[in-house]
Amino acid sequence: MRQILHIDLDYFYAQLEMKRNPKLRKKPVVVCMFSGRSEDSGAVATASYEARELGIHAGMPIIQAKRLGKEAIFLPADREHYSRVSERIMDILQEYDEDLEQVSIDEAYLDISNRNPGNLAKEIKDKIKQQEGLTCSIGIGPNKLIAKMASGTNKPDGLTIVKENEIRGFLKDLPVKKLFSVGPKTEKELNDLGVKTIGDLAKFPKEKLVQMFGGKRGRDLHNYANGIDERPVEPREKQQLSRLASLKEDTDDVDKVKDLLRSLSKSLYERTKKEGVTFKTITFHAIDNRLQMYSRSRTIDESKDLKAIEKTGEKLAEEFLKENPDIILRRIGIRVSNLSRSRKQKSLGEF
DNA sequence: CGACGTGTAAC
DNA sequence: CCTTTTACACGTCG
Repeated sequence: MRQILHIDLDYFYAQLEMKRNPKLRKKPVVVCMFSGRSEDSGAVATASYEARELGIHAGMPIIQAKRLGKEAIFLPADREHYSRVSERIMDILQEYDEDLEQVSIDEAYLDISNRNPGNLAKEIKDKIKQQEGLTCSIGIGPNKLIAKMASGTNKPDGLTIVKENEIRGFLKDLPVKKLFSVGPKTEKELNDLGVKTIGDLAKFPKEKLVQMFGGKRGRDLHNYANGIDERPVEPREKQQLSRLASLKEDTDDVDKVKDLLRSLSKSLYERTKKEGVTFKTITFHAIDNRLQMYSRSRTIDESKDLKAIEKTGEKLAEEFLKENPDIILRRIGIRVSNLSRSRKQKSLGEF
């Protein structure tokens, strides 16, 4: 029987800001991604629990958050700092399972089969507290799905263990939206079928789900609702790297688009160097003033050069704007994919 | 089958 | 009013 541990750093960005400035402790702290197009444009990245009590949540427009809580403290996200701390924490976790699966900057899975889950989880929490002064929430279960959902049930600073025979009861009465992989669209589709809880979904005919959502998705929904998840814990290879930003103002001017695209390309190139990857596919991304998304991509001979990103990106942008003269752009992005580890990457030690 | 474009989801 | 970054499924086309 597998034992999987999921760890989630609590309100990560806001907690780090409180650690950097202890005067912020116990205050409503809102870490923001300012887009730069106007004073308060942008979205909330993370809200402290005190800010959440004011109704402020991640993903919310900053302007709206300010209406809810004038008194809250709004800080710009310092992602470089957060990344550095995250790396140190992932290093700690790797000592417990070298095949750690990092899911995001503040989340990871460990396969802890054949160990004492409770003791191990407490040890990990203590170590992160002691070395970084941070709290986290941990969930443990027979698979990744249950571990992940368990870590979310008791926050912050939680520890939740769900045993095999408890899975059904754990899931049964939760709204479908709470099931991992069910977002707003799927929730709506399921609700329209009268499927409100995960228990309802578990009983729903599998063939109908497959018919509605497609083979893989239909099966996943059925299995997840029944607490079944065979996905292994495995280190993730980066599949793609990208940079996205808002234009200062909406535009269809090729030159304005190209200017921003150049700076995004440069930043993306630096990232490919740091990761030590080569790429074959370059994608230009566009989001128009009605928030409709588009992409144009091209596959080239394997490359690691800035020029390849810049030139291909510009061509794709030009073509896109020429084909769509009526579209007004709001945000653009550049992405590389089809990645390979480049031969001679500087080892971390040389850095 | 690979390349390309879109949609959904998670953080 | 609406950020950033990543993953992956699926349909289509040649």
